[in-house]
Amino acid sequence: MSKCEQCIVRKFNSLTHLSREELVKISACKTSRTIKKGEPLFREGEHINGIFCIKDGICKVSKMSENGRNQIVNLIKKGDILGERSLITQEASNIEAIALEDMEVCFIPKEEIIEDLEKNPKFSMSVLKDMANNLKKADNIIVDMAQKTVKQRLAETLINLKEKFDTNNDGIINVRLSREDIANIIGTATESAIRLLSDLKKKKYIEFVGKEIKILNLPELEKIAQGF
Amino acid sequence: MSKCEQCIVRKFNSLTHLSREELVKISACKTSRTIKKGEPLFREGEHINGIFCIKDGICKVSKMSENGRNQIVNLIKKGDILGERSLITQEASNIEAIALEDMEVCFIPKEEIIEDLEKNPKFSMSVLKDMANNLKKADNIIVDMAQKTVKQRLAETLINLKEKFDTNNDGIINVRLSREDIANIIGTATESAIRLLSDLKKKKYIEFVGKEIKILNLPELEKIAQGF
DNA sequence: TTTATTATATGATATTTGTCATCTTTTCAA
DNA sequence: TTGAAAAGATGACAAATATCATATAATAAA
Repeated sequence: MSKCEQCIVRKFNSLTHLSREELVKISACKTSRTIKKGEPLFREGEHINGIFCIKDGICKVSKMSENGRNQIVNLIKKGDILGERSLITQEASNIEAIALEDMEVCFIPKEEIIEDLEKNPKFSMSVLKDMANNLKKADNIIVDMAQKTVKQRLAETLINLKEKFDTNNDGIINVRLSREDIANIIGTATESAIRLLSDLKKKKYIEFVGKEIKILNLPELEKIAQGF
Repeated sequence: MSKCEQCIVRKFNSLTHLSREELVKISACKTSRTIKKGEPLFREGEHINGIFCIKDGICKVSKMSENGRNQIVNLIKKGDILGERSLITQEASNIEAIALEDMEVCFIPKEEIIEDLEKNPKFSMSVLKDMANNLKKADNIIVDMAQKTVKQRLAETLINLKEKFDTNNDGIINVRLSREDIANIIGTATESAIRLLSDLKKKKYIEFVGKEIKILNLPELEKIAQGF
């Protein structure tokens, strides 16, 4: 079992503010798991009694709407922490997390983290900061969902994916999403997402390379996202 | 100037976890303000170097979309805290807050609160809990915005308003919103909101009493919100 | 490999929602 | 109190989006 105090991944999240002793303690009680593509880290309704530290891979965090459609509310990648909210609320999770590629994750039990939150102000302030940022992002998404057209949201999503997951040497965005996933991010019917992606391809703003997407004309996408 | 340690309003928010000494200190550096209906507590782009504790009144928290339309992302009432996010991020506010009725608010400078956050784990855990709940709510709103129809969102908004602001003796919801405000909550054109409200009135699910709204048939509204 | 299943694609059409125009009602300030 | 301005209401129409049907391509399982 790998040791948290030697793990480079924690450098990318709030755990970096823990002391060596705190990390050693966490190391002793954490568990590691591999999750295959398509499998869940957790499902809606489950009690997640701890947080996941993502060592490798990508997952989608989603929620069923009352209409019976799935909405992706977040994408989580290497270095991210997942499940901070479970630390604080007792309730069952209202979201599910499904691996989009094979993943390696560590699971740290709630009690351990809560103790650190209470004793280490640097750590708790960092978690607060994280949440504040996530709240800000959430507000922006609400505004986009409420006010922008599907076309705008698609363009914006492509730009965001590029920023979040970066591109490989060929300029291809480092994430594989099905058309359905993309539709579930922007909140539209799969057919609509497919149609609009085809339009962007026809206009040569984007290109499909296998399942992946390459942005050919970022300025035009930005214009679309802004409503021109 | 009123004293925080004697103020009943703090009982409703995280400030209730501060010690008597901490409250006395805050009392000494806080400022009180009254804000007239229609006036801003702060505007988009301003640096809010502290938090507002709402002693009385209601305000809307909103954001302009790139399309030039206003989206209300939250309604804040007596007992609520506004601006926690400014504590943690340095950036200018991306939202604005406008009073919907005359307000009385206290403003507590950032430095003071940050000190307490770092020194008082009960307080910081309470703020964390608050933010976690707000994040959960935000996710739910994202899903609703993305997946529900305008009609569903309107019905849900009416139900939420009733729960949040309660009703007076006549069953009238204790908040006065213009049609435009309602449209800006659900994320639609004012005309659409007006039309759908008229429909609900025709069906006798709601009633207008002056500017205020009375829910006559909650079960039917709930059905609509759920997509029936 | 062959077949079954799933994902992608596209047309036709229905529904929802936005926009523009116009009218009425309410509000508020002179 | 009156008149201008804002808010509310409604019709006509346009645009955006969902739904249903069907076809093809890609993928996984037997």
